[in-house]
Amino acid sequence: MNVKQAYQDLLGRHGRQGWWPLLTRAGQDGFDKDGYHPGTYDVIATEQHRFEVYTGAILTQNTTWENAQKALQALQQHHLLNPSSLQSAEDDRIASLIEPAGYYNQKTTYLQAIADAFNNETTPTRHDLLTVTGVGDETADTILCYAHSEPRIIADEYTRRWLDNHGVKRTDYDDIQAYIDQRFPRNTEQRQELHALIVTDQKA
DNA sequence: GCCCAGGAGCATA
DNA sequence: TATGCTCATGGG
Repeated sequence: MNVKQAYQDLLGRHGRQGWWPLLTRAGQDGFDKDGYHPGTYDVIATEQHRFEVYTGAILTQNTTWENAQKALQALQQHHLLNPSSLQSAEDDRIASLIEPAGYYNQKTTYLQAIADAFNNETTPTRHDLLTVTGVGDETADTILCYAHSEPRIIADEYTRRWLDNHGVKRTDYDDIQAYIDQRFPRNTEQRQELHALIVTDQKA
């Protein structure tokens, strides 16, 4: 499979997606009302924005972004969208705020774990992230790619389906990731776009 | 009523 | 190592 060509095809049909969406930047220069930045390439540089990616990555697990966004907005409105406030907040309070995203008790535990582990001064290794409760392969790669601008391939279910549609049969996460990694430029901007385009395309 | 959505942890064998 | 079960709301 010609992965680069398939990527160009997706880009031509859907246009730039501008992930990761940041609600704390929605409406600002280059960001639309939902926080996407399709016209510009954004490198996360502040603690607030980086932690919002971490939080969003947990909240969107097995849920639509629309519902995860409701939970994010609730946390933001109650000034809990930062590590220290989240750590000191009561479980029940967090759970009730993120309720629209589903699995709210589990995700409360996950958010507290990620808040404990979060350190804006250093980029964690993939192994470090995987030791945090609630962070699996996909969430770890999502965080490294979007919050820390590392050129990582995210090999989720949509990606597996995308390869399958192109005749490439892979089921194991690491196999899917390796297949694309060997055939696509090691470029963060393009790898962020690739994942966004695959998700957009599979939903269309 | 059913199934899926921008998954992961844990128990069991 | 590999399945199976659990977590839970919201929309089609």
